[in-house]
Amino acid sequence: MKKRLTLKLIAKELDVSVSTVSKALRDSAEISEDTRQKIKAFAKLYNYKPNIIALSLKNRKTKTIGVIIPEIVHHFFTTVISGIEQAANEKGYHVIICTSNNSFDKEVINMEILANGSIDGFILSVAKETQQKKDYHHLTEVIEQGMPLVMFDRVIDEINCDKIIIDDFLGAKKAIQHLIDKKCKKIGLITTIDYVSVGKLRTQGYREALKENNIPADEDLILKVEDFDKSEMEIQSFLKDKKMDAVFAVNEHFAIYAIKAFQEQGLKVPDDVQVIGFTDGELSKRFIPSLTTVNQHGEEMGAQAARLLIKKLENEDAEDEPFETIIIETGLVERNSTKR
Amino acid sequence: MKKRLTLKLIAKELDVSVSTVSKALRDSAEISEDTRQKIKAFAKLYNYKPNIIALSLKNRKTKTIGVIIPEIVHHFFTTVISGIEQAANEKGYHVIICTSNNSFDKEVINMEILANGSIDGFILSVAKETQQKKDYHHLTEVIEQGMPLVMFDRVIDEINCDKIIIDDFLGAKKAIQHLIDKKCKKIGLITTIDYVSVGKLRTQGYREALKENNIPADEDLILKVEDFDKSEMEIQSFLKDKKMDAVFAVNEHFAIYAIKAFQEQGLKVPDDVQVIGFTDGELSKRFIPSLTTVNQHGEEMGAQAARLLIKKLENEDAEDEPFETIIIETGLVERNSTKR
DNA sequence: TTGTAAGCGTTATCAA
DNA sequence: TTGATAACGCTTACAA
Repeated sequence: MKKRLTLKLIAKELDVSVSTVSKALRDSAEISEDTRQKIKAFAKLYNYKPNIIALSLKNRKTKTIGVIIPEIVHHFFTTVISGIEQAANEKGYHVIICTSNNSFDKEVINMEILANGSIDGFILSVAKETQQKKDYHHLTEVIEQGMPLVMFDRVIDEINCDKIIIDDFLGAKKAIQHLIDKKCKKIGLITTIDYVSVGKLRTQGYREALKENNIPADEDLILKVEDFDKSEMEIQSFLKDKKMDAVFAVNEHFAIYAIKAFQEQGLKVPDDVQVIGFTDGELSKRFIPSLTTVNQHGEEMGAQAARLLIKKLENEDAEDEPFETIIIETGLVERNSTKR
Repeated sequence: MKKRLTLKLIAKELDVSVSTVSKALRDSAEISEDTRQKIKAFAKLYNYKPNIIALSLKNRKTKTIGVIIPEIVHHFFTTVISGIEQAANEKGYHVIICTSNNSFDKEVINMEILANGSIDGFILSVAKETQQKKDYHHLTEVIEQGMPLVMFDRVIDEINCDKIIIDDFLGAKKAIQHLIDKKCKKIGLITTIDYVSVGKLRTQGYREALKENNIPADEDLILKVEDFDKSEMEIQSFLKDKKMDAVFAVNEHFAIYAIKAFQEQGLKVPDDVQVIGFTDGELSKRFIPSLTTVNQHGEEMGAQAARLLIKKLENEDAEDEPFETIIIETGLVERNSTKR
């Protein structure tokens, strides 16, 4: 194994001092044109690249961002990462990604390790377990240490930091309004139990839209799925004999189970019933009929998170600036599960 | 911003030398029980954590693995990463993920940056553009530098390094055999043009299976999709009036377009035509009918890649050990697009 | 114009 | 049992 070229090696080879080499390579005016050229030529020839670790140690900054997400095998998070990466790379930052697998312990450990010098700041979406446990000591610790933290999507209200969220409430409202505009009168809702914050907000949006249109909310038309694994059955029996003309589901999967159930009942989507989902994934695009959904703009979310973090990182006075909460607007993507 | 606790700070606080602190914390026998306790208690109280960057510089190893993939918004790669992460974490390694976005330039740049000290070794699946360009200087450079490299899935035959591939040939063969076992006689193939190595191998598997069963290959039943964006149209017109009883598609999307086209012709899947795809993604699972596919075992692939890399990293004599190529076996996942 | 030395946070070696 | 020192690779104030 050839060992990597260092300033020291170059210095020895060219019989000058290390600092001369360093300065020459950084185009310092202190160094004579002559030696500068000589050194640069040599460095180029042997393909010298400064050691990033040494620079990090020296500068006390790593120019890398740590991202912790609940799971990577998930289209939405994956788009967020993609956005983070792009925005970060533009500013010369790198990205380290760790997954918590929705485990509190793994989240804590990952944060601790990354916080020990590997990164300059965090972008984080908390694990389900953390939400349930309500133990946030690892988050406060990192913040107290002075390391900037941006939370996205699954954020914790009690934690004081920058946040990027999507407008679940408005997104749901838009979806319902869309159905109402298409003359739907009996609109069902398939949502999650309330402790999942996004489910809750989307349910509120549903109610609000009905209210604004003077349609009384019918509790019989609302299903709160208890168990994700049994959701297909729950949805199937829920949709029996309800005679709805539309359904809004808070995620892709529920929406697809709904369509399936309708089809089994001999109903046609969108002719007999219209369906809207939430989260615009591969599934929504390719399913037949393709799904009209509320798009969460994951990439933009990621890009905004990265930009916000980098702003804090590079702005010395950022310390006392107040924390921001950026709300990403959702958009309705019309496809074939609703009428044109 | 509170500054992080360092050995130096502890030393000053406790009025001992830095080296004493270092040794005490690492339970060196050199240090008296007394001071050791005192120092450890203090460190614990103030939550001392060694700076990883300093350790990396000192040890000349970072305990982190760099992963470069063509795209992250892609279910298969995402499962591979998941596998890499798990296996790496088990051995105390971290993972940095960069995407090349299928761009040659970005691949080169990412590799250069990571190679400058941030990581101990690479796990890589090359960008499409790199495959086309056949410019591999960045790969050979890294290898010459003595940095271990493991390629997976999209590998380059000409590069001498460890490789993890899936058995595309055998996977395709299995799929076709499965169809033949179900009494299919006219089996179509929807594949890519030949320069995509996996498409080529899967096509070969198709031919081989037919041959072994003494079924002559009919070139009219083979479609090589030229343009991914227009694949839906191409597939639709290809499937007109061919009277096949089965189709094997080299990816999920082609398979779904095929089903769609059949349905539009009034044919039922799987009753009239059976369909098998490749790559087991979300889409295959949820589509109606759910897709029978060849599973690529992405997680296992990732885990094997990580383990192989770490083996090289930790084994001093690994230098002269020959490079390995590990072949991950595919498995057929039976669902509703083929008959039971 | 060039070089020396200190420092970033550690650990290992050797001396006290 | 403890501490001083050098080293990892780099930058920079200061000295020559």
